[in-house]
Amino acid sequence: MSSFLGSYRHQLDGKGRLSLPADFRRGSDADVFVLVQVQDDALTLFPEDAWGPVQEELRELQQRNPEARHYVLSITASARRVVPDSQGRILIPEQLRDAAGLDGEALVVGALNKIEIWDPERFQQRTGDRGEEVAELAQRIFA
Amino acid sequence: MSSFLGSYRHQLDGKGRLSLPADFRRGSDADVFVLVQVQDDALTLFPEDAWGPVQEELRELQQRNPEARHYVLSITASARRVVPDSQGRILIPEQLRDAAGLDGEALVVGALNKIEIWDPERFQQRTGDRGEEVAELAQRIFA
DNA sequence: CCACTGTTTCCCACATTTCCCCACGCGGCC
DNA sequence: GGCCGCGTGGGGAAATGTGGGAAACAGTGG
Repeated sequence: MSSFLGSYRHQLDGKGRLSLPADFRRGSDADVFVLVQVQDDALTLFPEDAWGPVQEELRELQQRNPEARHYVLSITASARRVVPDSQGRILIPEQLRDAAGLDGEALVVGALNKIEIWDPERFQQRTGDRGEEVAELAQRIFA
Repeated sequence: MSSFLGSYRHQLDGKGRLSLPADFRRGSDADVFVLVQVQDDALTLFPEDAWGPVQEELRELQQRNPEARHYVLSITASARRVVPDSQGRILIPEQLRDAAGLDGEALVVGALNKIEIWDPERFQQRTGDRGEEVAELAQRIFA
């Protein structure tokens, strides 16, 4: 299984391309990713092998709970299959760029089995205020 | 198996033709689709291989539950086998165009094993209000 | 049975976008 | 110091979405 760690501040060039860190490129077996917006404050990038199970769960959710149809649609509508070019860059569609508030620079963050793409300033804000109970709970993991 | 992702805003020209995104054209092995209205707010486009199982289930439903006969009939009546032209466009019959409230523009949305065709504004409305329980359920998928 | 009309299908054409490839500069490592 | 890897930039070629014209077709009415 792939494990992505670290954060990298990369440029988002005029054409909307973003270089993936070389580490992340090597970290995934295949060269195919799925870029999708599952949170409203950042984009998420799944390597293909991690996306497969997610897709299956989406389908099950949809079958079990018809209410979920529109929700699943909103996810798949935002999703995009992306393949890095020979320089290891992916193209981020304008639609997603706007949705995540990206312009000029982006923070590429390793998140274990997936990668998150943030606007650097927004990342600062959102990770600044940790809920206290959560922090306490989390501390036990490292004990 | 084919997996359709992404949303594309395409023109619906004077003749009622709609270009399928090139990604979707490649995504399906065969060049044959079934266009049908199974939801009241959008049209659905199945690649031929995904339609097969659906057809079987319709038959079973009909056998088990005679009440369903009229329902199944209304589905098959609206359905249409379509083959994209050499430019990758399909013709959407007027009847279906009206039923889905399409005029001028259409949003072609990937929905995993099938494709949905929406009026852009309607899509905005319907996907905007996520049920809270559903959203919560769904968030676990991405953890 | 034939002529007519409206619809569908095939083909050609164009503008824009996207993709692919080459090139540069910086930095670390041998 | 030279080499290699990496992030960044850009130019040219191919692909894509869109429009329209003419041929083929089907259905209708005379």
